Formats: sequence, structure tokens, C-alpha cells
Amino acid sequence: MTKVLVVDDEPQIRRALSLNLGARGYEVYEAASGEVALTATANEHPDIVLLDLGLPGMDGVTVLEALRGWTKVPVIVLTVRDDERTKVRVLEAGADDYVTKPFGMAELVARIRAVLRRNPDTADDPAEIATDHFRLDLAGHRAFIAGEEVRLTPLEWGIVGHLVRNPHRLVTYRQLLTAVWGPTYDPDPNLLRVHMGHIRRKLEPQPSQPLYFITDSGVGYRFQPSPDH
Amino acid sequence: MTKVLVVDDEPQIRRALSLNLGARGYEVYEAASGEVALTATANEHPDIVLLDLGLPGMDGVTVLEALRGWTKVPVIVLTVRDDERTKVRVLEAGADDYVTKPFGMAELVARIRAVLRRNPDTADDPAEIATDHFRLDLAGHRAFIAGEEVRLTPLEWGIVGHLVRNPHRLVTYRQLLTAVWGPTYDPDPNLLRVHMGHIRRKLEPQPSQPLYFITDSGVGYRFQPSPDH
DNA sequence: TGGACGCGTGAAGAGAGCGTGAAGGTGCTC
DNA sequence: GAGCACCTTCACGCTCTCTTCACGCGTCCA
Repeated sequence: MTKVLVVDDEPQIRRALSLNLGARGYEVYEAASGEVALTATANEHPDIVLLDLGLPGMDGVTVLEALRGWTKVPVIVLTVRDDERTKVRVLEAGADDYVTKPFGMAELVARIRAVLRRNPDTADDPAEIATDHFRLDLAGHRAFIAGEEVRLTPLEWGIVGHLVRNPHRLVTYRQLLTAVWGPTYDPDPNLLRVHMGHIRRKLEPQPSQPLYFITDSGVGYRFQPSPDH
Repeated sequence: MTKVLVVDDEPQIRRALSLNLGARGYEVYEAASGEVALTATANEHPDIVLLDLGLPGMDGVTVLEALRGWTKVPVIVLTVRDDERTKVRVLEAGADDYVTKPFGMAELVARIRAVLRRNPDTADDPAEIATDHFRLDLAGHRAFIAGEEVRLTPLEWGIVGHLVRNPHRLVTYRQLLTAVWGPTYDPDPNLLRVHMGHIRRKLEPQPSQPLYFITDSGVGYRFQPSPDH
């Protein structure tokens, strides 16, 4: 099911969107402020974000830029502002579409579908991933090595999940930290190393010479589904 | 260079779009009818199609459906029609965006960029570059020679990345230094030579006679994608 | 012909980044 | 309250990376 995060400070708009999208089979989450939107994105991994520009406190564009620092989740901006300069600024900041209020629900849904259609990443959120050595049930949060279950902690699932959902891609420290710990928290960089050590000890055949969870010195980590290539 | 196919029956609109997009570095093709648009798409393989709905003869939606029968080329529909039913129908038929005339060129370009950004093939920032001898995965920070992985350090990636993103172009010492080390730091000019030496030893077939990373004595360095021409 | 200059290369030291073990703290369950 | 699992912090050693320095070679010019 497609997860939609609705970000708007007006409760009645959130309610209207929730009802309408819910009725069409979307799983809707709500956020009343930019700060909440950021943590909700980190926690719930929505497939698309509907972002109001006129938020109190943290501005909509700021939210968008913060999101783009660590995630490529599609964002459709909804706003009453109709001036071209704002449109261009928002689109250049990484928004996928820009819809001016008022709009019809049918059009919004059609635009959501159009954005999701062209984004191959969200098309398939893998529920399960297997390598030569271990098998991960991402949906059920279970890991197996040779049929034997291996227990991972919630935090370890957060790290593994984010890496595994971006195979071959280099994930920087910052991206991983914000994706797992949320955008507000700023932990010791060493913390990530400690948890990576735990993960490797649990999942790698030889934890000291990792085959699947590779370190890119000075940059971040990368998940390698199969050892070669 | 990004190829844009403009489909509109009004010559002055085609001209206006051609001029504006051409000035912004796009390669523009024109089609005055749906039939021409279809053959032009097949022949020219545009990166994106700007499609007017109100075509004489073959209708715009029909053109879109015909296109979607065999290609996923992004399509932005431009039209004066503002009713929601048409928008929904067009978007559901496979259009990527729907812009109502009149619109500003800045907005159109921003929307074109937003649509192209989604498609890794057409994104302005290349993710991968290959020469006859080596292959670079810029996004993943990985380099290969004959299928074998070669490890580059972060600093080496910084240098290589900057050179490779400006192929054929001469990059001065100062440009490279500020791009990699930042504008504040002012290192020994010899430092760059040392690192270029490392890079050449890792990537060049004959490090002493470089084919790809060329020295322009007294000025800077240059990346040559293929040895000849 | 000799010296200055720019470039490339080898070696070596300094330093940062990474992995690991251990210990302290917190919240939950029994 | 005791036990447990988990998260976080800290200290230490190691490896890799970055930087510096010295030297050789070729080119240019007086």
C-alpha cells in the first residue's frame, strides 16, 4: 500500500486529504509542522510527501531542502501561492510537482500517480532481500543465516534497512544518521561505527573482512548484494 | 545535450519555445501535427516531449496514447484547457505533467528539469562515465578496470570527479584546488601533482604517458574521454 | 652551456578515520 | 528490585590517507 505523508498546519485540510486519500486506498500519515514532517519521514518512510508551503515556524522550502539532504522521496508542493518565482524556486529545490490551491482531489490523485509512476524507486519496496550468505525479511524484521534466525535490534534494522534499500549506492554518514536517528539528533559519528560493527558481527561471514556492508573511507557505507561486480 | 520535441500546430508558439529553450542549451525539434510528432519521436529519440492538446487532426491525447504504446519518453502536456476532467484523463494516459497556458518559460524549464531529474538516464549529472580503459561510477564512488575494482581515496575522487564532469575542458590548478580542498585552504601546488600521480598510477594504462588525464603545462589538467580526437 | 623552472616520482612522517572491546546508563519485563 | 536487552560513550590500536620533502628529468631561455 502506498504511504502518503500530508504536511499542513490546518487541521481541516489534513482531515480532508486524509479522508479522500484514505478512501482511495492510500495509507495516510499527517504532520502539522515541518519538524514533525522530518521525523515522520524518517520513521515512516512514506512513498510520497504532500507539502504545504505556508507552514508556521519552519518554512516549507526549508523542509524540502532538509528532506533533500538525505532522501529522494517524491514531494508534491501544495500551496495558495501562484507566483512563478516561487514555483521555480520550489521545483529547483527538488520538488516533483507544484499544485496551486484550490485543486480537485481527482487531479491531485492523478498527479500523485504520475509522480510515483515515473519514480522507479518507490515502485517496489522489497519485502525481502537475500544474499549468498544471509536472508532479510524487511517487512517482518527478521534475519536468517542458513535457516537459523539472527536477532537484530531496532536500531540495527534501521541501519540495515536503509542501506539495503539503496543497494550499490554510497550512503553518507549524514544520510544514514538522519535516516535512522531523525533529523534533529546529532550523535557521535563513532556511534555508527559501533553499530556497524555489531551488524557485521551478526551478518557477515568474516566481520573483519566485510563482503556485504562495505566501508567507503571518509564518506560512508554501501551495501553490496553480491560480493563481486 | 538534452533533446526536446515541441509539438504544437501554431508556428509562433513553436518558434517561441524553440528560441527560449534553445537559448537555455536545449536541442529543440519541432512537430506541427500528431503524426509528425510520432515519427519524430521514433527518429530523434527526444529526452522529453512538450505536447499541445489542441492539435488539428490527430488529437493530443491520442498522440500521447500512441506514444505510450511503445516508449516511456517523458511527456509534458501544454494546453489552454483547465478543466479537471481533462487533466485527470491526460495524466492517467501517461503524461508526466500538465501545464496550463499561459505559463512562464522559467516555470516550464523548472518543470522540465523536475521531470528529467527523476530519470537517471537524462539527469544532467552523469552517474557513470566509461572510457576504453576504465569505468567510473561517480554516484557509488567506484572505479573499474576490465571488471576489476580499483580503489580511489576520497581526495582522489574529488579530483577525478571534478575533471570528469568537465570533459575536454581545461581545469586550472586554482579551480581544482578550490573545488577539492575548499576556497580557504591553500596547499602546496606540488600536492596536486602527487595526487595526480596516484590517480594516473591507478587509472592510466601507462601512468608515465597519460592518455586520459592530460597535463596542460603551466596551466592545469584536462580529462580526455577517449584517446583520439 | 648552464641555470631556472615546472612537472613527476619515491619515500617517509604525521595525522585522521575506522574498528573493537569494555563499561556505564536507561528502560522494560518478570 | 533484579535481570535483561539495548543504546551510548570512551579509550586504544591499527590502518589508510594526506602531506611534505628531496631528487631526477625535461624544457626554455639567457
